[in-house]
Amino acid sequence: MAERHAQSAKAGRPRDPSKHSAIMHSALHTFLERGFNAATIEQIAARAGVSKVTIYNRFTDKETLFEAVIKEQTEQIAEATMSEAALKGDFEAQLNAFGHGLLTFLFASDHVALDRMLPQEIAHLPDMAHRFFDAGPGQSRTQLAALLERGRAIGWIDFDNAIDAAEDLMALWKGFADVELKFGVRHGMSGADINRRLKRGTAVFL
Amino acid sequence: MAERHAQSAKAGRPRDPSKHSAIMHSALHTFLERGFNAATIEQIAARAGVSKVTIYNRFTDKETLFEAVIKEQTEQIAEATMSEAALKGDFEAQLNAFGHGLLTFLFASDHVALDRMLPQEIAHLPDMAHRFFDAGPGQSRTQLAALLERGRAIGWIDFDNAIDAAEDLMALWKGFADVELKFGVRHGMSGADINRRLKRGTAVFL
DNA sequence: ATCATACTGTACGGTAGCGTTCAAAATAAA
DNA sequence: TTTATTTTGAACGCTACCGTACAGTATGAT
Repeated sequence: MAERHAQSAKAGRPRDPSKHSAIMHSALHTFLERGFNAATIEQIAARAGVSKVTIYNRFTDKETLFEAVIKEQTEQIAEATMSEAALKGDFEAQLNAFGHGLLTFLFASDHVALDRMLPQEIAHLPDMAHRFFDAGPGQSRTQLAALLERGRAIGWIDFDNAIDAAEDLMALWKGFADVELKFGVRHGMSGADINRRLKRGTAVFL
Repeated sequence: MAERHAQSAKAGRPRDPSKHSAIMHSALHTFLERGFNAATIEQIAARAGVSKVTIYNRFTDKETLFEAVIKEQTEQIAEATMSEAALKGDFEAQLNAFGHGLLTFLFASDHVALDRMLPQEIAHLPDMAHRFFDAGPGQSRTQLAALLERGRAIGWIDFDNAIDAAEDLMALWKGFADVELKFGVRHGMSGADINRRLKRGTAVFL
């Protein structure tokens, strides 16, 4: 048997790794803009600066590509909410930090588009829907509930059920803004807008 | 000039009015289930018990049909929220009645499906999006704000801004349930569930 | 009875888009 | 340099579906 490198380097021209990310990025935004059906493989290929055949080389299917894109987003959401763990200062500061991170993420135009497109397109894929919910809204809820629980331990607040409390607070933070963004009645939230919503939400909650 | 009835009765076989509603109903549910692109005219025709040609006789286009369906829904939403005006009893009872009507409507499976499909499909039709928002969420907000204003006049509650207060209360009432329904993590809300959400929301709000 | 229109079923043309094939060029390892 | 593999562009078959045409039948007004 011939000696081989650890990462079995096959002979022949190697794949260009940059094309993978180009395809994923292009596919994500094309799907976000047009939805699954209206988005065409040729559009995605053109936007990625790649040949259509290259896409079919790496993904068996349009649907497989779509699922890969969603899976990637699911993982990135999980990471994004994780990063809120960097919490310092007193409890109110922690709460505000968490809320600020959450709203900034939720109100970003990419996420708004995702939230507009995804539910419709994966209605027939219950597994993906569950996984996405768990990684996204579900995880946020769990994390916020844990944070609030710590607040209760200190005596800052009181409530019956941490999960319910987390839902209430998230709902207050979001308010109507998510609906307005989803329907395009509003086109973005400034930093000031976010801070206003945060303050109001927290105040009403306490 | 020949005498004529008030409603100019044209000669020839008259249109069967029942077919119009059959088409609209079938189209609504097919669009809700499949989305605009995946829904086919033949499916809609079959479901309505009607020939494909009959549909093209009355609607120039697939898109025209879609817009007619959405327009009808927009009008029905406006009416539905109006009917909450039948308010009796003390203020808390009125608030609960309003909230109950609202949540029952929002959590109905048809409305959940509409809220899943519509934002994606009309993202490129800003006019329709605005009209739908105004007739739906916007109108609910306005009505609830008016109701809360009356509550303030009585001295039941106090707040700076009635619109903001209405948003807060609606957000608390909905909580996470709308998200769960939209992603199919939950499949319906019982009357008891609705009452629980209502009580909690109102309590936290006060 | 006649006429005008509605409705149906089938068939059709046209188009868009998926996924494949093929030959040629590019790229790196052996 | 040879060899294995990727990438590309163009062409292709295939299917699905839109919207139309047509011929025949149903239905009601005159």
